[in-house]
Amino acid sequence: MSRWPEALGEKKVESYRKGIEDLPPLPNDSKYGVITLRFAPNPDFVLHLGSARPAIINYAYKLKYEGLGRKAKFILRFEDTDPRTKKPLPEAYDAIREDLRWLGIKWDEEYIQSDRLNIYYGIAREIISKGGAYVAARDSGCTPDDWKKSKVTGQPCRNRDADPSVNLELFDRMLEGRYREGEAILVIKTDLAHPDPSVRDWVAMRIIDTDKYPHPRVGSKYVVWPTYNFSVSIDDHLMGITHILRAQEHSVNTVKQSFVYAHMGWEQPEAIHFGRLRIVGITLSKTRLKALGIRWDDVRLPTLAGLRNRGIQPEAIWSIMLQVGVKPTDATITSENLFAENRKLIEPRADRYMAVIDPVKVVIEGVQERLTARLPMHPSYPERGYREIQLEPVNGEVELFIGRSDLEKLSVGSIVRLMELVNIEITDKRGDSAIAHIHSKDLESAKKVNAPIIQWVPTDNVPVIIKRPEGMKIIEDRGLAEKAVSKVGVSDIVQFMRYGFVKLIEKSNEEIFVYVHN
RNA sequence: GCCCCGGUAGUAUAGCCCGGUCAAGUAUGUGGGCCUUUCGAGCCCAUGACCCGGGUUCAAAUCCCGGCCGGGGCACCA
Repeated sequence: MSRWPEALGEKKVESYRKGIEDLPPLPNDSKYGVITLRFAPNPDFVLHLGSARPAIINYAYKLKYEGLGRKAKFILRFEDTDPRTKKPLPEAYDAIREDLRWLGIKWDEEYIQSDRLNIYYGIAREIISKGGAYVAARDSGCTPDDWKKSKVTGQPCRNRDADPSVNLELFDRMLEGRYREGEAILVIKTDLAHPDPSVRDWVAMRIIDTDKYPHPRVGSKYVVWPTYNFSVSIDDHLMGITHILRAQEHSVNTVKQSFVYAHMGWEQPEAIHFGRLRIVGITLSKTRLKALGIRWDDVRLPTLAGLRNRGIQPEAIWSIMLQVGVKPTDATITSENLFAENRKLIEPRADRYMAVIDPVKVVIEGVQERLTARLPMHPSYPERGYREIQLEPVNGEVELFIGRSDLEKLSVGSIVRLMELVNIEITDKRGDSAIAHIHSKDLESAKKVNAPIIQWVPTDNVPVIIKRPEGMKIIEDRGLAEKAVSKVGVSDIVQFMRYGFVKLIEKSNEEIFVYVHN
């Protein structure tokens, strides 16, 4: 099989049905008519292994409940409310959608927060009217700086208990653009005695100078922007989210958000927090990945785009995520774990070919007749067919190539089997080549003398380059492959025997591959 | 400094809520064997863990307390 179709959601669901069914039930699941879940990325970068976890876990729960005959919904929401310090990347919206499709995730509804500012303004007014929020502004008798100081000591800021109409007016002034950055904020009333100072009266809206920091989607249209906790509280409610599965870094946010729900008389969704996912030796920090300054789909990166290019199958990522589950503890996985899952998927599909790295010549002397090798495309599936390689002796000699590392293990007198061809005995060895003669032909004779079996490449061959990511370096293995490799299509994954799985990325003078794993 | 969460084999996970069936299951890794014309796959065997100390109890991985260790959050990032 040279190509396989894009894995679709249904197929993935089928292969992971068991893992999805085994997910522990969500709290109070019987209380809700439609189990509603969401994935809410910030489009300031593409998805990576860390951000794929909430996407997959939330979607898996949708599938789990649908599988149970319940109604369930999955919502995609872009959280792009900070054009200043987490400026959205215009291309990231589509890139994230593509990442999700690649994972086989389908969303029932999509929202973009930068389209919803008027909704947040409306709710802000309601909360202010109910006395649940107030404005600290340059000219309100309590500047944002005063507010900050008083809150540390647990003291109320002067506006805190002013009449809602006063705060409504101040809020309107914010919207009218009367204040500059840092001059006014809308604050949610919480509990000034709360032991965690960050929970005490927190900022719901602030001014961002969008002339200076235009938003990629809405430009300079708005200057008053909601903070994360404010917009999330509102959206989760309005979108009918019943369960939120997110990383434990958000656990305090659940507490903070509870005050919005209390002020509005809304019921707060159930929140489940899982631990961090770490990969040995690989950073999952968006900031650090961006700082590398390389394309986000580079095969060295743990971005979904990078992994996709690297030849990792989406099902392997699903499998890892379902294995890790929703425990509150941190999970440290290795790339070996991911590769092991991926190997299960690609091993049956990858055709086998012979290639030698750093080729050295072997001259077989005294060959009387044509040598023929008949190689199966996949030893476990003979029905996929065979190919033949014929070697015609010239003046009683046949030349071919083997890998330098194999040659180094041989010395004069060594017997080695050339896979599917003949067994040879080394009669002379120089630095870069060897002379040999045919020792015997069949496999049994090779086994009798414990001859190693190695792959080889005839003089009629194709040059190959394999780019092997190692940490942040890419090592180029150069070599030769049997001619049949030229029939491999771009993005196909094959196995070079005794070397590893490789994915063809480019055909030019050489066939250029990326190393997937062994 | 303050607040929150957690600690089962190398790694990941099950069990912990509702204590006994757990001398702890599974996967991956590792070691060995079989098979195979790959150092891939498959099959078989082996290896290896309840953070520490107290308490409750006839009985604790499971409940309680303390310690230690790890992670996260911390105030106009999401």
